[in-house]
Amino acid sequence: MGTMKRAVTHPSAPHMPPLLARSAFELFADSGFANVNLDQIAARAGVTKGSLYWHYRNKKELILAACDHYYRHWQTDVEHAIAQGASPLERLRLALVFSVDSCIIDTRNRLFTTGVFMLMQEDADVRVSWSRFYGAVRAFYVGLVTAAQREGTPSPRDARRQVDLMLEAMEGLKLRAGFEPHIARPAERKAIVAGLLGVLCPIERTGRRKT
Amino acid sequence: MGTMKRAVTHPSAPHMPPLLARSAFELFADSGFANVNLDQIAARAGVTKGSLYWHYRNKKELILAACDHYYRHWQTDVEHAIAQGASPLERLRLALVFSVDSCIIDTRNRLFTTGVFMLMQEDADVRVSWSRFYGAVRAFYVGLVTAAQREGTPSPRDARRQVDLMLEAMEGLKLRAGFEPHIARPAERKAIVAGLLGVLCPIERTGRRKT
DNA sequence: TCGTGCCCATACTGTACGGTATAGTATGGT
DNA sequence: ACCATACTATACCGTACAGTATGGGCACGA
Repeated sequence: MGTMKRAVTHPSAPHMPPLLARSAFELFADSGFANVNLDQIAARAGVTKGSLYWHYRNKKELILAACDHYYRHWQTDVEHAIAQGASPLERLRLALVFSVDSCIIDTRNRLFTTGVFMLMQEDADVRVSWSRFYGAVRAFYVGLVTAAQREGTPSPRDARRQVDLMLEAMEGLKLRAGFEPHIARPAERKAIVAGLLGVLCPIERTGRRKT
Repeated sequence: MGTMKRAVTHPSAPHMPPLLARSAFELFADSGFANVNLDQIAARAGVTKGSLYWHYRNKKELILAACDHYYRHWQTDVEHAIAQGASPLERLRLALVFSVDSCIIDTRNRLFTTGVFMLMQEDADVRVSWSRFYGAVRAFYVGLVTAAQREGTPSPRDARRQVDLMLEAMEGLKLRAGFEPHIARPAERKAIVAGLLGVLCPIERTGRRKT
C-alpha cells in the first residue's frame, strides 16, 4: 500500500536539536543550570520556547542533551590534544596537560561539571549519563597508562586504580581552582601535572630531585 | 543622657540563631540548597518564616550559618576520630579513615558540600567561607603528616603539596561515590585509604607487595 | 486545491518561593 | 503602671519560570 518513499518522518530542521543542545550547554556553562531558563536557550538558538518544546519535551531532556554535547566535545578535544605526542608517555603527559588546563583555566567547564554533580545527586538519568562518560574517560587514560608502562618504566600494579586516583584528584583540583585561583599560574600547573603523573607512574621519579 | 547600662541588645532567645542554622543545615544536607525553602527551615525549628527573618536577613545568611555549622562539626568530629591513635602515623591513618567514610558513606555530607561548591561559583562570600575551612583542613593534615614523618619514614619533600593532592583526591572521591556506589564496600574503602596514605607518604610502601 | 504532517510564534496558566508589612505577645527595666 | 525591646505569627505581594493552548505558515503528496 502507499508508494515506496515517504518512509516516516520528513524533518526539515534536523539541525535544531543539536543547535538547541549547544545553546543550552553554553548558557548552562556560563550561568549554571538553575540560572538559565528555557526562553534564554530558545532565544540563543534563534527561536522561541514554543519551538523548543517541539524538539525537547522538558528542561531535563535539554540538560541531558547538553551533557552529551559536552561529552562529545571532550573526547574530540583530548584526541586532538594528544595527537602530536610521539611516545606513549608523551601522549599521557599531553593528556594530563589538557585535562589540567581544562579544569583550572576553563571556568565554564568547571561550572558545568559542578552543576552536573549537583544534578546527579537527585536524578538517576543524569547519574547514568555521567557514569558512562566517566567510564569512557577512565578507559582512555587506562589505555594511555598501560601503553606508557609497556615501554619503559617498571609498572605500578593496577593501572585502573591509579587512574581512578588521578581522576579523583583532577575533580578535586577543579573545585579547588574555584577558590584558590593562584593555582592557575603556569609554574603551579606544571607542578600539578607532575604530581598527577607521579600518581600514575609512581616509580618513575627516582632520579629527579628538583620540584 | 541616659544612665550607664543599657549596652545594646538583650536577646531573650539566644538559642534561635544556632537552632535555625542547624535546621537549615539538616534540610540542605537532605535535599540540597535549591530544594529547601524558608518555610521548611522555620517549621523544622518550630517557628514561622516571620520569626526566621528576625534572626537572619535572607536565605544567603542562613546558608552561611549552615556552612559554619558544618565546619564546626567537622572539626570536632575529626578530633574525636583520631583521639585513640597512639602514634602520629596512626592518627594520620585514623583521620583518613574518618574522611573517606565521611565522603563515601555519608550522603548528606556529599550533597551538602557539592551544593557549597555550586554556590561558590557564583557567590564570593560562600567562596571565602569555604576557603577558610579548606585552609583549616589543610593545616590539620599538614600537621599530622609532618608529625608522622618526623618519627619514621624518610620524608616526602613538600608536605603541603602532598596534602593538597590528597584532599583533591578526597573531593573527587566524594563525587565519584555518587555514581559508583560500589566503592562503599569495606575492602574498597580500605584500598582507597591505602592509596591516599601512599600519596602522603610515597616512600613508605617499599616493603609491601600485596593487594 | 486541499489536506496533512512539520516547524515555529504568541499568549497564557499555574505555581512556587523569597521577601515584606503588620499586628500581636512576652519580658524586663524604671 | 508604663514603655521599649525582643520575638513570633499571619497574610500578602511580586516575580520568575516551567509548561500549555492555540493558531499560522510552508512543504509536499493526492
